[in-house]
Amino acid sequence: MDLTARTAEQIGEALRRTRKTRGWTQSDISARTNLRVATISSLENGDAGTKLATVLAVMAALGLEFRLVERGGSLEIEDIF
Amino acid sequence: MDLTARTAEQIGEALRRTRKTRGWTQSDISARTNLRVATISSLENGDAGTKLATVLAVMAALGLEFRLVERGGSLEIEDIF
DNA sequence: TCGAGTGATACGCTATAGCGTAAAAAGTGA
DNA sequence: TCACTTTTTACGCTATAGCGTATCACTCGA
Repeated sequence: MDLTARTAEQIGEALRRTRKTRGWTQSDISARTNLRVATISSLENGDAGTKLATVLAVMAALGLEFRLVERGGSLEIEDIF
Repeated sequence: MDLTARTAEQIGEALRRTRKTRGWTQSDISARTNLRVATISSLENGDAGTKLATVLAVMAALGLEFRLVERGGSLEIEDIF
């Protein structure tokens, strides 16, 4: 399960997959974030117009955080030690 | 240089640090993204209202991508092999 | 000393996010 | 098939992002 994302579509897909993994519904996320189900839906469907605050709220609800890495950066040996 | 972020402030800081590392100005990013310097400034200063599209454009200009990871997930041994 | 580069901030404008509310559409299990 | 859950979409509304343009503070080298 690779959760690398460069686009809103990829972020949305990653969030949806993580949510499913947790066995949660959009309604569950809605309850934890005070965002509407419609907003969660929009985000998961890759709306790039979504506010950063919204993305971060859903991330927090899912227990996720961002890591900013070099593009195409498949685990370099220098990154380990 | 840890680029982990849970908040808009942390994302802004990570983007600014990366930009400085590249030796670029906000104007350089502006030219590469067609976003105004004011918008870049706002993002780097942690405005959570920033649109996802804006964040992604700056990320792309910096050659960065997101990785969505478990919170507090400090490099686990299973992640390496 | 001072002009150039950098970054922060402001004003008026248009486009749109997210809201409440609602309903339709799609998925799921008996 | 049918009822229930989940997700998507719509409408009217308010708040605000990002735009063009411009100004202002700060830093720094000539």
